Amino acid sequence: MTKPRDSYHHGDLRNALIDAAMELAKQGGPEAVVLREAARHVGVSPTAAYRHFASHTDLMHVIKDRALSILTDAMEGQLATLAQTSGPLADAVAGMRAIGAGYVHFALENPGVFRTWCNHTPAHDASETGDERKYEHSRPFRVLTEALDELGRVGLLKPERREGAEIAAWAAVHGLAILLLDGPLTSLPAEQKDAVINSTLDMVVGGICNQPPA
Amino acid sequence: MTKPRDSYHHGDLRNALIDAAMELAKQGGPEAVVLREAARHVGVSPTAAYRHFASHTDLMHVIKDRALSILTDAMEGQLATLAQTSGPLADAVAGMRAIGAGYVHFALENPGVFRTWCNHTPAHDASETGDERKYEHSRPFRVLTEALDELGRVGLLKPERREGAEIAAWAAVHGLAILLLDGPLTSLPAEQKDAVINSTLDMVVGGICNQPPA
DNA sequence: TGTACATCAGTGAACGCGCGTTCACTGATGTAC
DNA sequence: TGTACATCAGTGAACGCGCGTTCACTGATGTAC
Repeated sequence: MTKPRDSYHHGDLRNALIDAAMELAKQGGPEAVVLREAARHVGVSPTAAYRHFASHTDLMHVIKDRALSILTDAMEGQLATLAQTSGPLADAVAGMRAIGAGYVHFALENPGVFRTWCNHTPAHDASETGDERKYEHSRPFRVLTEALDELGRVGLLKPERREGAEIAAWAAVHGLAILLLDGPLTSLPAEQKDAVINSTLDMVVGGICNQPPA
Repeated sequence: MTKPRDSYHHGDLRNALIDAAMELAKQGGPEAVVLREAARHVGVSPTAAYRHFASHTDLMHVIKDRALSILTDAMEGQLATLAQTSGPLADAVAGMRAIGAGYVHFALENPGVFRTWCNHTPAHDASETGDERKYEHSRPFRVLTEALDELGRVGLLKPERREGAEIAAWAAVHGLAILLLDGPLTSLPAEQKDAVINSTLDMVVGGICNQPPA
């Protein structure tokens, strides 16, 4: 941190500030994203940040967007890892489980980023109705939708149970992440965490599909 | 607020401060629980609070405990409302659903209290291992355990699927509450929220029990 | 190619805010004799 | 029953903290001629 600059002008201060702020988010979650601290890390006066961001809120939006894309990358990566075909039914189920497990593991391994993403401050303008639209078009949501579509295609998810499946699945996995991260399950040993993740995914897959997975 | 006191001594300042702080929590969540503000509401100097609480953290603990008991009361109340027998199987399922729905509805109707309860600051001493023990003995957890035991008794929940069932169910319902409260589903109209709650409970019951409920 | 000048991207000091907390204090209460 | 005095429960002013943000500024950059 606080590396001396080569010149008076930084050259890429905006991105440097974003990087510094992301680092803060990684280590301390959204509350740690402090404009003055980011400037300090870059070795620049707090005022300088205002050449590149209208306000702290503005910076925060950028950081949250970035957190979201990191999360999505992780989930897609997790999904890409498998794709070994062991029959279309098993593959579809495995895909669904990989997404869920990827989500929870990401949260556990990157608590700061995860919290930064999902801490939707309830203060965000009441004028922003239609939020769920944006939600449906976000990348992690699409990943989930595709996995569910695949379950439908192979016949494990009947059309009449299709609606609301995204949200039910997301809720389970999201809630579990929070219970494990900030909640009363924080201090569970790792293997027990995995057990809990598995049994939750059993519930999700079993509750969404027509027949149990195996 | 700021009612003038009858005497120099308040008489029950501790409880008055707790009540004021609870009101702040109700209206603004945990961040709104500010010692100075509570004192202001009671009409007392900030210093006076230190006769009754060691610190802000100390007050906060009391408030969180109270939030928990309000939540549990609401859940138990919800559960007591039904209990109309329409066969043991249907009753067991209805009980389970009532608990889940009660939880989510409580969160939606009392966002401040709910957030105050579940905002486990990750800063709570790392020395506090064995948190999950306390968790298992908390009242809402017991309510859930009993509902699952009942599902087992009537034969809807096989013993080998019993373990981890509390956490999976809780995770789903907790995650849903958060998605609806702070997350991207905040601005969903009420009836769509109910639909989402129902389909999530379908998933939970279907995923935990051997056979679909109805 | 060199120079004048507008524009851009920083600096440094300061502001106001509200918080948790502490200090030396004073008014009220209750108990011993 | 009245009084002396310890104790208790408040007051009011102040501290330090770190934040987001603004001010008047200056050094660096780039463009027109």
